[in-house]
Amino acid sequence: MSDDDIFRALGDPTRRAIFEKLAAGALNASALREGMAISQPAMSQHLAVLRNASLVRERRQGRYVNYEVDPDGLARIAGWLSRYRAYWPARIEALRDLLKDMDQ
Amino acid sequence: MSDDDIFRALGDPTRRAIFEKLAAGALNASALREGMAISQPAMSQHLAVLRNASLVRERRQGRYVNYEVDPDGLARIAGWLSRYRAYWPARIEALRDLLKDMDQ
DNA sequence: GCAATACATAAGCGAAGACTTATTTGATTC
DNA sequence: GAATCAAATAAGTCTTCGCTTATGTATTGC
Repeated sequence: MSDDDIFRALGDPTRRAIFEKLAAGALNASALREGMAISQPAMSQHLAVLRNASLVRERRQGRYVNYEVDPDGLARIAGWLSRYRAYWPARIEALRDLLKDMDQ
Repeated sequence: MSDDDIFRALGDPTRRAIFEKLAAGALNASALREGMAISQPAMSQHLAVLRNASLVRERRQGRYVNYEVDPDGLARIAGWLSRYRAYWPARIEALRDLLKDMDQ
């Protein structure tokens, strides 16, 4: 797990889509594939990359492997982003709107 | 400019290094290269990718081109991250405090 | 134990991407 | 306007990466 792993993992649009799907709720690898024109090995490989970046973690349940968002990876992105907060005031309105959205 | 452009741009460690250097203060392309074992065209290409992702913007000054962090890209990352607020409540509080500070 | 199911790993292929050298464009100075 | 310097673009090479097919490893149920 490193910034490198994280950003490289998110650099692929398919992996971001997988992550976003997981963010809506934990799923096993097969369920994740539904509606996602992607082969079983490809999904497995993507999950391995996300796992290695601490963006996702697995919990084996019987013969299924349940995947869920790992907050560690997200926290790390937040940490990276916070280093540039000096530039946020320039976009304060956008941030304010963002927070408003989050409130409801 | 899209999430795709942004994450793809940050997916490369050299580009992140360039961005981080710029975050410490605006620099022209030549100055950026200092201490960075990277050719002039390579730097130019990296800057083009970062620019296209709205992570960086240029301002031509004479025959130099000054580069600086573009808050738009950062705001967009913040936006992406905010969609997963459910997984990092503590960080949201920090952001809220930050905005409160900035208000006065 | 054996068949079936869920997932992971191996090996190889093709496309994308990060570099290189060479050249071009734009701006300054004499 | 010729020489010089900063940066961008072009074209080609080599590496990385995301995919494929094939096979291996767990786990379940008969």
